[in-house]
Amino acid sequence: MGCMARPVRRSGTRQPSKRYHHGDLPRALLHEAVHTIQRDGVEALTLRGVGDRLGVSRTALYRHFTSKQALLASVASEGFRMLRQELDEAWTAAGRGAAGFEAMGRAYVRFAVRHSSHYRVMFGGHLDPSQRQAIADDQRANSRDESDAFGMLVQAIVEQQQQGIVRPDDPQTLALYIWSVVHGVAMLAIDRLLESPREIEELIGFALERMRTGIALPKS
Amino acid sequence: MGCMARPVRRSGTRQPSKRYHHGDLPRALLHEAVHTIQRDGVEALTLRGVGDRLGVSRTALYRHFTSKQALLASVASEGFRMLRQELDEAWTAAGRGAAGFEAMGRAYVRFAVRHSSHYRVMFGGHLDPSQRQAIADDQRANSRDESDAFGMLVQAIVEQQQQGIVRPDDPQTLALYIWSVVHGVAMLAIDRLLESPREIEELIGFALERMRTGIALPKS
DNA sequence: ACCTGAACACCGTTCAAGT
DNA sequence: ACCTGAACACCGTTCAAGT
Repeated sequence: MGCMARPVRRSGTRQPSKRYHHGDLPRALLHEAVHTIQRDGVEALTLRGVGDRLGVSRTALYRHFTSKQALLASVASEGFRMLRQELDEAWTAAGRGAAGFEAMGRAYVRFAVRHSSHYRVMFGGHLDPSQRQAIADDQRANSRDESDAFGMLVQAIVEQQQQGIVRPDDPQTLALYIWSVVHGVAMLAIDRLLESPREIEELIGFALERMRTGIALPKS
Repeated sequence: MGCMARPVRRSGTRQPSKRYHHGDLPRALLHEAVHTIQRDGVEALTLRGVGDRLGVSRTALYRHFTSKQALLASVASEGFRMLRQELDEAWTAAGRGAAGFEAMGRAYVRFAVRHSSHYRVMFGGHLDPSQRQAIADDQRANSRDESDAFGMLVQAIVEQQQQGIVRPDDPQTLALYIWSVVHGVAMLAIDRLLESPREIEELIGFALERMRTGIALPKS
């Protein structure tokens, strides 16, 4: 363990350190938790385990998280933030509209598959209602236009209604329906009911096509 | 504890007893497990707890189930059996066809809401793959036409394709899509993201309508 | 055949104590 | 300010022993 030159810190710019032992333990704990869940499942996550693997006492975690639940809530919160960002990027990169909407759908399922540990914690019912509410509030407060991932979906629908390519039903209800479809596909995918990536891509493609037909403005 | 007249048992007709202590402990354990999950969630299920509540030692369970996992697998298995039966009844009672299909969709979500503890165990990722496979095999073996709930759905689709009211896509893929929709709605409903029963009924109604439009045979 | 009680190796969490 | 070690009240599971 040689001693390394430490970068000067200006007040308030607290940059992340790569070393956890004396560095950014909260971030390291979060990363290790995600890694463990990804490898062995949520049930296998153990505070003693993450402590050991980080070379730290099994109670060190309590300096940064109030409980195991709080650690899981942080995983979920990080997941929602990443999901929103990836949906946003997909929507914008595809030039919004119908193409952007399809890109969002694909991005959603891809996120669930690639970050299945985050996704499981986000929607697996491991969080109690109060924590879930806290995360949702936090999410809206920290996004520039005060909307979370679901809010983004609603906005995308409204925009397409104005373009005359989506039927003029209640946007909230439409959003719930669409979320049901992609969430269902995502669950099928990450539960390994679907084997290959190709199989998943095929189903999401099919689902988005049928979904689009179902919500399209009927030709007058 | 007075002594009660016990009904005579003919061989092979082993009828369920209301008393667990000397009666049908496996069934009592299963019932108590479901009840506990329904009230406090899967994480709160504890072998010691069910033992206590049944007035039985905490290791008595091991005479009838190999492990806690096996107990959960039994809950799931019972759930799949009930689901298949309720879908079957809905489909038949509504006279099959398009009406029967809609009835199946509603029955599916209603099952998830009413038996949310079963549903959570069935699809919450609490079972490991080997047990899940065993349940699926058992399910097909014990149904008269060798099809589980998913198989029923496929059959219903094929029948509607023959009637010319559903587009001639691959029935398996169509079934996966439809399952995604109802599963997504069910998850939204039981996670209390939807408050009132009316709200749930409205969403499932809307979802089935949009889904039907999406999979209908296009007018030539 | 069915159930018990003690024992074992694990948990999350608290708290006084160390630096 | 941050971390540790012992302690506490819980787990699932095993196994010899009871009836």
